[in-house]
Amino acid sequence: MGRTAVRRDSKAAAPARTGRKPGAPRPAKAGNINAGEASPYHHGDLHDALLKAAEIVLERDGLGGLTLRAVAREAGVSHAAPTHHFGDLTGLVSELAAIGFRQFNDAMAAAGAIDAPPLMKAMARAKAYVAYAQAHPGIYGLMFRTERLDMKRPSLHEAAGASFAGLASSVGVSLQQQMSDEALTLEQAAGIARAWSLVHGFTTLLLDGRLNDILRRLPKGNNAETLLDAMLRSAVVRPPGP
Amino acid sequence: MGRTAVRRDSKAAAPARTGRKPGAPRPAKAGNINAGEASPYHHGDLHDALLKAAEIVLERDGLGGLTLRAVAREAGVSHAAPTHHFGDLTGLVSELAAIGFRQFNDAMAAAGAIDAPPLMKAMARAKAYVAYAQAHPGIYGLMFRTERLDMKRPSLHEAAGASFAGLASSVGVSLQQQMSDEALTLEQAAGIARAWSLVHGFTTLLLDGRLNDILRRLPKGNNAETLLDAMLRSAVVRPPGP
DNA sequence: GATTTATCTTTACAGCGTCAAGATATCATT
DNA sequence: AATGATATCTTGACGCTGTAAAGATAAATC
Repeated sequence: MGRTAVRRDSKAAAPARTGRKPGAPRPAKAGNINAGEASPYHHGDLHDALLKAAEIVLERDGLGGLTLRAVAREAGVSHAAPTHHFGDLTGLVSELAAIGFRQFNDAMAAAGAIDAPPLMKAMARAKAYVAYAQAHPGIYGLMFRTERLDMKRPSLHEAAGASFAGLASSVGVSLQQQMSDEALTLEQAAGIARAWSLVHGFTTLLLDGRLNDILRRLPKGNNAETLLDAMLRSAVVRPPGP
Repeated sequence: MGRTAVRRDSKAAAPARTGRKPGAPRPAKAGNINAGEASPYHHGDLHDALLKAAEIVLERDGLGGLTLRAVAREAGVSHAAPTHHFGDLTGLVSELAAIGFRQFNDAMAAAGAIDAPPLMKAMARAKAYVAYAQAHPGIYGLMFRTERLDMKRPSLHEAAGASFAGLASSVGVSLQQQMSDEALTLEQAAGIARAWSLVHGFTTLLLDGRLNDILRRLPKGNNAETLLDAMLRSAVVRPPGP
């Protein structure tokens, strides 16, 4: 893993949130002569600061660069500081994914709030889905990188569950059916799986660059968005005709 | 990365594929008549041996366990031996992914060789797609873990390209159209994207355990396969009716 | 004000990828 | 066949990583 080192571990890095010089003794607690400098201990809100730093590192250096130490550097604290707040790397990554799911849920809710016929609403949701992933590729990748997540973490479990519930209910609306919280008919399940697979598959293929060949061969004036539009149109399930 | 160590680095580990004792001399290349014991150098076919070892490690320990050193241990060679054959970890991983694509292409070709109406053929291909991923989850995951691959490697580029070409042509058959090697109409592109997104999305969601909730709530007697069947049936595009 | 607790730093260790240098087998040339 | 060149593999080293343990300091509690 040492091949893409962005920064050294020790001093001379990460100006830190406080602007303090890394090597120098930290100004003491409130009351110390020096002006606005605060103490080295008790950051005050290190939990959130680490998550924000993690998001920065993720979008800047990608998944491979998202390490506990890099996050600590970004936040200007010692490399072991995150441990106390998140336990381990999986913990931090899972909390970040949970944030992603909440952001995602908000975006989807906003997209579904428009006043339009069900079919238009469904397309608006699908576009919002892809748009979120394109706007936050790092986080979206994390949200589905199961091997690095701990789905048992309450915050992540809840946020991911809410996301799924939103999807299911929107498919239910589209099918003009009320879905139970427990049992599903095979057709209902197929509808959910179909909608999710289609949009999630398109998103991951797009983010992974796997659609580049197709996009390049498209008629002039088209792009990923118009391709998505065309795909969704062709994917519309027409009710079995007479 | 040190938290899930499966084995130590040095001796006294990894019986290795040959069963040779780590310190002892190594069975020689083909032709050596002796009970198998020969010199430590010049394995004879280390390139392939490393790839086979990598596949074993991947399926046994997952993506996180797939390291150069672990592969070297599994193959019974020194930790730096793989470097000469693959350059770096990305190189080895890319070659493994290329093997996966070739296996995958064979499986898809076999599924498409049946004599059946186009619609049945398309469903058979889709099922073969998911079946391959379920049979080789580690490799399938690798094939789409773009950040760990070097798509410019000839072997990988070619194998992945062939895979895409096969998909495109099978969609072309399904649309009863001949596709050019270069230009695509928007409808053709949408057809390819739709088929690929649907089956790839389903596969990744399934492998990631994201469909567990749905599967659990299915009527008795159903499973991932029957869900896939139902999804594909509902996804069939009927030509625009009168 | 003293003690306990929470928060953060320092130190240490093993595994990782990878580079460099050394050792050995095979190949090529004569 | 002998010798030099080259390919293959080992050993050792470096800095990176996660994380455990112990020390230091601020805040909270009594």
